[in-house]
Amino acid sequence: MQKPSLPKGTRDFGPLQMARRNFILDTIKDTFQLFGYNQIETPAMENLSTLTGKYGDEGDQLLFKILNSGDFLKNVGPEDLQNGANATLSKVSEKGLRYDLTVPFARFVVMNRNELTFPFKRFQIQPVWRADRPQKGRYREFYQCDADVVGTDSLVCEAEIVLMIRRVFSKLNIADYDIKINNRKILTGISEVIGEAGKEGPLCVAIDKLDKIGWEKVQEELAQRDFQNESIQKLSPLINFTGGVQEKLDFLKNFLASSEVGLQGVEELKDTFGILQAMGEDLSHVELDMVLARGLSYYTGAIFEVKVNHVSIGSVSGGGRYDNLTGVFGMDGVSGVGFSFGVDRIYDVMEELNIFPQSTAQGTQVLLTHFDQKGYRYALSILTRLRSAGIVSEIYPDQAKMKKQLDYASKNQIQFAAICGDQEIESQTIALKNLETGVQENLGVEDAIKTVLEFIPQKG
RNA sequence: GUGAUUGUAGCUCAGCUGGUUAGAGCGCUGGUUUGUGGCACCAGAGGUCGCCGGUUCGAACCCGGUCUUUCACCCCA
Repeated sequence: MQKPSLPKGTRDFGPLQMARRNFILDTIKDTFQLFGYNQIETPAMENLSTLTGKYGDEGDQLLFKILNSGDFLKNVGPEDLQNGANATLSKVSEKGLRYDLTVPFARFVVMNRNELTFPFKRFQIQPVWRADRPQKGRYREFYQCDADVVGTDSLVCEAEIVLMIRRVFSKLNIADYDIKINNRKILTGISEVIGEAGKEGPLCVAIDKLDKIGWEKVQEELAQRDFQNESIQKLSPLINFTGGVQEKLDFLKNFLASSEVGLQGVEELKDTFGILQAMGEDLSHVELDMVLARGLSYYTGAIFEVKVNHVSIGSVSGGGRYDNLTGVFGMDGVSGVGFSFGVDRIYDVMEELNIFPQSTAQGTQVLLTHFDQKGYRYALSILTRLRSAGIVSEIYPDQAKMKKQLDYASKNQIQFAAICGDQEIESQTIALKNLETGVQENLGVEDAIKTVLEFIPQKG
């Protein structure tokens, strides 16, 4: 006999966890639907050629590859093995597990371009897999909840992303969080005005760490990446600037005055905020983070990231606009914007904050219990009537002592026990016992149903 | 991929510088109570000390490897 175990970085979800996860998942799904997104699903596995090269070298490393079926070594010769893992890989594996939902979505759009009506709004809630080392808030299998719009560059989409995030967090009762927003064009502009045009990539990587390692270290890293000291110093007014959204916009207008792209980014942000105002919305929780970069290189416009404050979990949601997502699959000119909720991280955040609602579990309301075979038969006849009345009910399936049956009810947080014995059969009643209060009364089945149904709304 | 860290009963953890039959709390099973849960009391079951190897008269404890856990880096939700 072997001890069973799970692959590294994967987890089981028990009933309580699932109730809580569904609470989060349902909230997100409900929100996506309210904003007009349609659900799709794609396969867990994709052709490796669809996945590789989309996430950079690092990303390729983190892809789970699936060994070919049958004799996966049949195409491999000794010379392949000598050429190393990479040379051999393509001969033993042609499929992989999806790494995110965005690339499969791009593939989906390209393959279905003739069927889809653009702009196309889709959401997708499915697990993804990454072969990196698990740590806090990081798993090898986790869910993403993506919503994307493709085929429009309207900034309404950006504004609505803010609204969806706020709706979800409000429903989940998460109050202290920031929606950090920036624009890739602003970052490009910054690289231009400090005299390091074209080096926005390294700039982003370094500047993104500002929160974590501080301005001093960022300067060191920039210097290492061949940024002129003079250029680095030009960043400091930006780093040191403090103010609200409006002040920051004004500052950027000034700071980026010589960069056409940069100013365009500022305009886009301004317009996005303008749309929110036109919808009668405010900018609560919105923070313009002028140095927010995010890793993914395909973002070209707005960038989002959501951080819950005072918890040890990293960002719980992120996204942005990409001008040419489908280009790699041969379909140019499709602009899109999307974002994703990380359910597993939101779960961790809510657990850390201890803000899950008490009764997320909507379990059995009535357990039918019985003393003997006769009572059991009687209970069976009542079970159907309870269920017809819409009451979640079950019968204790075995002959067992009443103690054990009631214990089962208590442990499963079942509100009522309906006890069936000789006396009850005699009087055609059941002994309905409220297990929370201990109050018990003999009622006809119809009266018992009424009592239970009256009780349910109170529970909420 | 780099550097640390963890593993003892179902769960949370004790277990001294290596030395008899490895302990506790909670949980579980049964009983006190053969028509009534929670509370109390009593009794009981349950461990190849992650796995493999080494050192030793002797290893839960020391050493090596491996897997796992957690954490940081890289990167990311």
